Amino acid sequence: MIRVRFAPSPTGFFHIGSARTALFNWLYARHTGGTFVLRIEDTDRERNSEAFLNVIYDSLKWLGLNWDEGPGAGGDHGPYRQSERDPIYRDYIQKLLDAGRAYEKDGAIWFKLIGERHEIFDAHRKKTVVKVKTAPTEINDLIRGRVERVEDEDFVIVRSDGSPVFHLVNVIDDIAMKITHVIRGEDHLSNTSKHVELFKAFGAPVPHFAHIPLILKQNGPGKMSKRDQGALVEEYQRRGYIPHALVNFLSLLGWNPGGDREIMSVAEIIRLFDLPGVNQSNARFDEKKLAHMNMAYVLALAPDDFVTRAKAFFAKQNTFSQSAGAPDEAYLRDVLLLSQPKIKGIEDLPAYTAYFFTEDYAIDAKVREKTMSKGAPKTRLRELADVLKQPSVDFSTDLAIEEAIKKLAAAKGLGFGDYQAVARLAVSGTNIGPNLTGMFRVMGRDRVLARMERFLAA
RNA sequence: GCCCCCAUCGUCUAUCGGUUAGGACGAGGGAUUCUCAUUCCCUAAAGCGGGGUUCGACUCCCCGUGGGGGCGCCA
Repeated sequence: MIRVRFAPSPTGFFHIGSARTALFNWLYARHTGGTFVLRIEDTDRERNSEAFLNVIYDSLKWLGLNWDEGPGAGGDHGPYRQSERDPIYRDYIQKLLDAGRAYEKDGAIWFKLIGERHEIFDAHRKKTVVKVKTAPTEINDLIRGRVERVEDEDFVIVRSDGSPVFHLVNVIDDIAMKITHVIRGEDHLSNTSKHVELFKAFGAPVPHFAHIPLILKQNGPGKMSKRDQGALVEEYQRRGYIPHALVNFLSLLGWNPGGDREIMSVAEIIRLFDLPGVNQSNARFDEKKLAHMNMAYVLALAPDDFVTRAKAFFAKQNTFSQSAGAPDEAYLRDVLLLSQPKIKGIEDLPAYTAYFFTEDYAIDAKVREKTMSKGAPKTRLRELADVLKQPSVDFSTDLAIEEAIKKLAAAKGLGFGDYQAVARLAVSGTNIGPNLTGMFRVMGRDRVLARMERFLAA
């Protein structure tokens, strides 16, 4: 039975790199029918915060990465917060002490390597250190292959203030929680030799390791960090991204299903995901590609789903708080569905639809200049308003409106386009928007005519 | 400084010794369309360098170079 874990520490915002590590663990668990454990590594009392912890829970849930064991989910290997596992650590530390594999020095407890010892001056760190002659530690990594590294210095496992360090608790918990596969970022690869030595010292089986490549910042050198542009998961949540788009994008950063497929359902990703498909080289984060995927998902959303998400976004943004108040539900729905095929993301919606909800919309000066400079736009608008005024023009379907305009254009020896631009400018103040006829239908005859008359009078 | 990992278009990647080196994002051009988008078509764009191994290397090996990571009483 495969057991994997995601072990974040709540010392900062939840970023893309952590999310991808969580995702790969989750995918592997789901692919193999294994168990996904969430463990909170909150041993750093100074930097931990409950607020950051909630961000982690929130982001994981938003991404749909549900955990089978962990805080809020229960499980037989708890507690799942390291701050609550101290008695367990004490037991394990005592085992090491009893076995002669740990000793006290300067008030701290050190892990003892086996081998011949001698002192040497380390010029780089500018201090004298004790080196231990040891055999190389062998790591069989599912992604890197066989990696050898020499661990040649004893290291601290319990600080002088009594708190155990990361390397120790990480290994103890993996043993106690019966973790079979450790899937984590490559930044841990060099530390893995410490962990392997600890597993051996405890007489525990060494889990399989899979060190996944890192995500590099999109501009400049180095790996992505919390401070980088677009690095935070909550930012995409706030901007109304479709979580599935982020999952899809992240899954393809450092993994490929073979072949050319890119847009995949979660079920399909789970079915195809496996460790041998994970790349060995670091990947650069590309916001543009993510945005493109998000657009594809927005376009594909079922109408009800789209409306629900859009409304939630509007509510969070307080879009209607300053204006005349919340619009009519049915009207809002019509506006949203009219806009869905045209936008690149939910976040574009408020600006894209603003003129639907206020009579106080601005007329874009540049567009006005361009539109009013050719032909006889005011005459055209006058003609159009006079036609739309007639009750015989059915305003309930796009087609009827379109036919009325086309009929007018034909009678004048003109085309639809000769009326479109000026009508759009008058009614929306811009040259960007949904289909004109759909716009008219949704706004309704009275509002459309009123706007046209106001524009003609100005 | 020492140790570890990595190396195909600008970016994400396919290729598991023999291909016109393919796809996607982005870029440029075009078509469709009532604007703007979408969609569709086209174009430009890559095997880091040097040695080997082999009939034949992007692919295997070595050395450089470059990039990344680690070397805390942080995680």
